[in-house]
Amino acid sequence: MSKNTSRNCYSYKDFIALIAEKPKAAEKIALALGSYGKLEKCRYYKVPYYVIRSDGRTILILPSAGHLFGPSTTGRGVPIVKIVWKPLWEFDKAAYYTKTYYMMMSSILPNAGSYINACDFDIEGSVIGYKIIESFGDVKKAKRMKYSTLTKNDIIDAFNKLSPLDLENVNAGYARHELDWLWGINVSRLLMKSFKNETNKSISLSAGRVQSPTLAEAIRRWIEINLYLPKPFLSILILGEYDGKRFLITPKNWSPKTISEAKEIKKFLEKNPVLNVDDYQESKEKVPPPPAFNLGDLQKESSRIYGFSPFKTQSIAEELYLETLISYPRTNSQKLPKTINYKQIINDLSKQSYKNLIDTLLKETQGKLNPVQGREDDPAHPAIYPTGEVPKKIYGDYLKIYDLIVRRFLSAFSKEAILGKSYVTLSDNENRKYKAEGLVVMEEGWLKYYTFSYPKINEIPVLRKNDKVKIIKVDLKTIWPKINVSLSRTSLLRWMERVNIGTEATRARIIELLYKRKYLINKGRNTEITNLGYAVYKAIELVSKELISPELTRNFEEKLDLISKGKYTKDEIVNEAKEFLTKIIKEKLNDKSIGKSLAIALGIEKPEEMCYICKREAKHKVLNYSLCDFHFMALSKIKENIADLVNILEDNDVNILKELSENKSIGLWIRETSKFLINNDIKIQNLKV
DNA sequence: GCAAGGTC
Ligand SMILES: [Zn+2]
Repeated sequence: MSKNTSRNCYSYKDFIALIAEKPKAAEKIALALGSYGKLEKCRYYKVPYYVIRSDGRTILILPSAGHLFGPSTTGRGVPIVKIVWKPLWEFDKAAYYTKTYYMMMSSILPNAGSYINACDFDIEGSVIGYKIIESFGDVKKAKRMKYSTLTKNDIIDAFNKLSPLDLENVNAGYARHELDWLWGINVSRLLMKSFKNETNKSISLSAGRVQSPTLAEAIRRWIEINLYLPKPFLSILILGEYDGKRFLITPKNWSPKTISEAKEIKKFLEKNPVLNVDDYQESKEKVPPPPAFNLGDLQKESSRIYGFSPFKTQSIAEELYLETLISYPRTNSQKLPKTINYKQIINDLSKQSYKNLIDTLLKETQGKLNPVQGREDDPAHPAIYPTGEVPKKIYGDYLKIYDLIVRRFLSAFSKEAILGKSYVTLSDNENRKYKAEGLVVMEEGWLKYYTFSYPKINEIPVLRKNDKVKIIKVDLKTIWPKINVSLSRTSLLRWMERVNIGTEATRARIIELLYKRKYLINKGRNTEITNLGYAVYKAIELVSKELISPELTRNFEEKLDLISKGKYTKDEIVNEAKEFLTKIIKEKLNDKSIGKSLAIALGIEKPEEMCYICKREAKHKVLNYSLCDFHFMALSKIKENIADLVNILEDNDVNILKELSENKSIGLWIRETSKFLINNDIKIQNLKV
């Protein structure tokens, strides 16, 4: 293949124009179909395209760069229902780079004799290719090419089995764009307009099918975390010794009911400092290698191991992909199909710093390379894997992500790890039961390659029934169980994946958007909801409960499915949304409370009553104090639980409130409310809440 | 100015 633009690049007629979704795909398709004739690489300015000539025909393979067209606005009012599809570069600054692709299509396509939409086989790919052919070619002379992987065989098969253009998918794709646009633009504008009417000020506010449910989930988590009030339990920590080895022993499935009971047991154990072994068991646990990464797994692991945000990880992975160091990263697949040349890749990787690891892997597998396959799949791409190409220079965070991907890939070919577990049951002289657990790695298996999942080792001695374990030391501890809910970019990403909203390409981006809009904010290592975020959520809830729930996505999916099956037209579905939104937006424009609560949230207006504790808008009165929803809920929760706490900790109310106000395992609003009760000398039993 | 979805 010639690298330079030759005369041939300008002399073709009556050719087949094949549209690919992106430059990388165009290149792969060109290389696969190149066997049909003479292949030449040409350029339209910077954009590469490919020409294949054989006796009878000429094929041009032309890359798009994702969507070149999208719905755009025509006016500034709300409600707005007129949708005009326009080239993205004309109205979206960030998409200006698509102009070259657009110009290439507009200059080459009109001369083609026929067209093939060879974009990814999903509704977005159907729209991408269709809009291009419709704008610059002739959809009546167009066919659809369907391939499941970009490998030579699949591509050649697909090329020889072209289908008619998939108009149903195109219509479903149009509907997806237009529905998202209608809901997003209209509700966003309603929020901004309500705010403007109230304050005469302008700010950027937004709502959407994916961002708004994610904001709602963040708020649910934030409330749960800040109202967290666990039941404490008492534990006895025993340092045991056997055969010179010391290890930790704790009560087995029980705990002292009260502090005084715990103290008595401690005294008893110190007088009778020996435990009898009732039972000792060893077992092996086989842990298979984790599958190769999809984007979500990579984002979670790089957050766990390096503390990178999902967006940062994705940006780095996308650059590594453009440098051809890794395969396509925006994939949900955890599978490594056989069509990937594992052997070649592993061989190439051994030219990098992975040589020793790979020698070990080849020895261990005796050259039989069968990677573990994960459950998750993707319609268009395999899991993320290294290409084997040697990085020119790679360091810092780029190297960290690359290294994660290589090691995860290698470990997929390795053997299961074998963990040795031991469990001992012991009893004291009054027949109370205790336990200790041990964990060791017996065979490393895949952990040799993907070292980031090494378990925490805890060795205990090998014991037999009726062995005597000496008690060295006894400690009492009040344990306040830690909350198991988290609010962070990664936990929101996990949630979006679980409820299946957004896509690989958009989830991290949309999470960042919530911070950019100042709905969410970083406080140290934690994420918090701002007053604005909460007010926007409440306002959207007033407009549509569906829009703050993943149910809207399910609803869209059902409708798109009906369109692609030909049961409804795109216009029927879109018009229905237009009518509904017009009605609800007009109605809510009259609701002054939306603008008012946004103005209060931003401190532009003062609420009628302010929370004594946090100065938020207060809707509750306790004695003479005004409280917001959050601190009022905290107060009820403290009141509900205080009797139990008095019982377990055997202390008075004030001391317990003091503990609650200082203990960092307890939710912020519970701590603040406890402090409020102490400082104002309020007797909680007498309160009506 | 607003969405979500492609991709440089
Ligand atoms: Zn408050």
